[in-house]
Amino acid sequence: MSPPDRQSHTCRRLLDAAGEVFAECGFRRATVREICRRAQANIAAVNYHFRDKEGLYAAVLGDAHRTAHEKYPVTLGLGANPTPLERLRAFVRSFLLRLFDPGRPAWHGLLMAREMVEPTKALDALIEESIRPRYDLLLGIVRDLLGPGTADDLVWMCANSVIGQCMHYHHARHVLPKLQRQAPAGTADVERLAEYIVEFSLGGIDRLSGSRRTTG
Amino acid sequence: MSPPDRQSHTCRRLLDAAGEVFAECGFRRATVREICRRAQANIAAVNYHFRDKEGLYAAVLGDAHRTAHEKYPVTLGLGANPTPLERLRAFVRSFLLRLFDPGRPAWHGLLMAREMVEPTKALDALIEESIRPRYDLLLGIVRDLLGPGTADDLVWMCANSVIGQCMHYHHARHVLPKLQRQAPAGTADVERLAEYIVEFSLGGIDRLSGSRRTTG
Amino acid sequence: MSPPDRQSHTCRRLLDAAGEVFAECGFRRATVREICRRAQANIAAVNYHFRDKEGLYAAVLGDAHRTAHEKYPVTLGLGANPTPLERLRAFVRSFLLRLFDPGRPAWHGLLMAREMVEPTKALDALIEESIRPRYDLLLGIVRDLLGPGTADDLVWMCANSVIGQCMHYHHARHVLPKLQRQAPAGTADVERLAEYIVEFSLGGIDRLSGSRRTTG
Amino acid sequence: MSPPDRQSHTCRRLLDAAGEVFAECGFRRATVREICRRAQANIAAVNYHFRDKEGLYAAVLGDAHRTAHEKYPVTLGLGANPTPLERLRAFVRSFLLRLFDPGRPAWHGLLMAREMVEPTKALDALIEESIRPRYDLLLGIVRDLLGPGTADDLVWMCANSVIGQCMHYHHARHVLPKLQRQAPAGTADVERLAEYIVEFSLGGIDRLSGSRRTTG
DNA sequence: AATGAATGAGCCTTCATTCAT
DNA sequence: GATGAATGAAGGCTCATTCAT
Repeated sequence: MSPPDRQSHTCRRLLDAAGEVFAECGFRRATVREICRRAQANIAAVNYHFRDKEGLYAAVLGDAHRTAHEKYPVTLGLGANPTPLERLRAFVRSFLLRLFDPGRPAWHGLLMAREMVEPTKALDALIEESIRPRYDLLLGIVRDLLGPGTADDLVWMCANSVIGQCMHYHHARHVLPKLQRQAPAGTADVERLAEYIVEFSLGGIDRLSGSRRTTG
Repeated sequence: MSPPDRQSHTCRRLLDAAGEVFAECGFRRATVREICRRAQANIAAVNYHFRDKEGLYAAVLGDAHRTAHEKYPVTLGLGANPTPLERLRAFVRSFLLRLFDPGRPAWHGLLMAREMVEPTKALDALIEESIRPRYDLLLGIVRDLLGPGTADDLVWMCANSVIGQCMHYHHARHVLPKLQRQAPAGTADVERLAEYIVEFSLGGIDRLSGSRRTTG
Repeated sequence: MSPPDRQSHTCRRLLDAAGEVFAECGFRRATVREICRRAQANIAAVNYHFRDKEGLYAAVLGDAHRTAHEKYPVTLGLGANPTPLERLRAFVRSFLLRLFDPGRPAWHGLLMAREMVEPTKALDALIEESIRPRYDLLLGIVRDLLGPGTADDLVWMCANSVIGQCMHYHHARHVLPKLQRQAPAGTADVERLAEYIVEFSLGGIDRLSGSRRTTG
Repeated sequence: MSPPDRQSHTCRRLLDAAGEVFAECGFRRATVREICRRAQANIAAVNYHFRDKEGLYAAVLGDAHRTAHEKYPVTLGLGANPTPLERLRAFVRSFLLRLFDPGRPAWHGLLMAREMVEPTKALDALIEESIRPRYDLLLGIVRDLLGPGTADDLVWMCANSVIGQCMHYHHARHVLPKLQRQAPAGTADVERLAEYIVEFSLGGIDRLSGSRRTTG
């Protein structure tokens, strides 16, 4: 009876199942049938609750956005007045955790990654709501690391390098284990991966900036 | 309305058209009908010449591999006894050029990128034939830059960082222009992009290696 | 956005909206959803109040019948002891007015016309309640015009000719404007149309009857 | 083997079955499944041969047009230099025969009638190809009967009256038998119906024209 | 060597209806 | 008296594939 903690309704189960399937298969390959099967819902439930397959997708995106914000806030364990280095470390850690979280409602990172590679109609909204804020946050961090007066282009490219390193471990997740027969390091130990990417990036940023401020 | 080169064998036209379509849409979204339409071939031609859609895809991959080797040899314009730095620069340049080559039969880079993100049954063969050699090449370069005795894990991670930076400009190609309203830098000026990624990577490698040999 | 007359009973709003939609689209093409949308009623309201779509349709037909009788009584403005000619004129006028009345609850003519072309289960009831009385009325008029002792067949056929002429302007309403590029006469000026059909019919009846009574 | 008299191909059977179903149910209510069932064809055959349900409908319309022209030429049994009266008689006869022909490929009349009442996207093409020529033919006949110098409006309305009388026996085909319990005349005896409609129309035209030329 | 015809599985969507509240 | 949620049947369409020539 109570609205907040109601037992799982079809609408909710649909959202969860759809997130799972969309993250696995992408928008096109995902089928409404499979989503409804997993949600134990009727085939017409999608149409009733979300009008469309597209409508369901948009709803999943929005829901995942909210969930991700609760679970991985932008200030991930940062104290007051954090240094740029601390902020970079927090950014990379939360970025990777979002991508490799094996927990149930963690589609957001996966969906965003898919949307970047193969956009749908929902991309524009997703950019403004989720992607741009994160990007702007990173741009600020990088700018602080590079020092005042750095050209926008350079800031931009350094941010891309940070993001690119992180996403590579996601995009190439199927290939890396096959290339690297010895030890499946990387995707397993996210914390170690984060530390390494931060170090590599600091080196890159350091070299591209005029001074050596970030080294210490 | 007259066929462009109808006299060339159907098999050849099919290969070209398929490469185009597969690179544009990926394996799943690409349709046999569209490929045959562009190749001005019969709808059954694919099954006749290549058994099925998968067979055509494998053939395209092999064909693209050979073409790419002719167009972008591993020793991309390097003289004798090139330094590790020169080899890194050559690697990054050729990697980016392969991804952004607007020329006609330049599917190879695009197909490899797609295969990494969304593998098909052809992945294993592609890895052994095309991906691993390139990766090993890069691993060698990075190892030389890091210095002798560097742990394999570290070499591996640095290589991933280099690759990840390059691929990001491809994977995020639909998003970057929308995020970066000011100047569409990056994909346009490949040479500048390459130089920058090399510098950033040298900084990262430098910081992660014990010595400072690569700095000078 | 405020409901027009939400306080009026759902049942009543449903009847009005359904008449509108049924007249526009016919029974099959009309959807319960659209009717409920226009009536600002719940999707299940139709089944609740009228058992099913068919029940609603029957109710609309009955309601329209009563409304039509109030608005267009059989003795349409006729004085006492009208001549057959006057009665024919009144019949044709009221028939056309019913078909082309742009007023809100004027579905009756349109619904009858639809039912003639594409009958539903409600046809039999509609015939006995609405159609046959009008037809009998017309048969009586035509019989008086043809003169006593005229064969039933002939009376019957003349009545059909009168009705057919009238309905043609309704049935062909989508085609006539496209055929007749010059002037969209006809549907606009109902009065003129009625006069003309009466004259044409008098000529036809006159020719088929033995005498010339109706000419003067 | 021989192209002209080939045994019934799927394409042909589809056309026949579709004509039957479209004439029975109209475009919307007709289902591709039912058409394919009657044609003993696969459900995808419609898509292959005609692209669309719409494409099939257009093809049926075109096919029916050709068939009707062969079976019921405009000059239906007319000698040289026929009088206007003879031409009117021929027009009405062929019009009714087209509507009531129980033969197999006689959908044309029925489809045109449906299209007039409930148009589809194919209407415009149908008007120019089939409807307008017939209408113009009738206009010419009526003009000759009315005499030179008759106003276009009058000619037009008289033509509508002729057409309307004919079509009424088709449109009201489900109602007439129920209204007229005694004898199901009309649809059965087309020849008698035609004669009667011609007579009635001559009377109407005669009355509306100034002179009495057509009477004799 | 190559083709037009035909197939069947599967997709998304729409619809009238019913159920529990 | 009235509702939101959920249902199952059915519809049109697309796809890779196969068959007979």
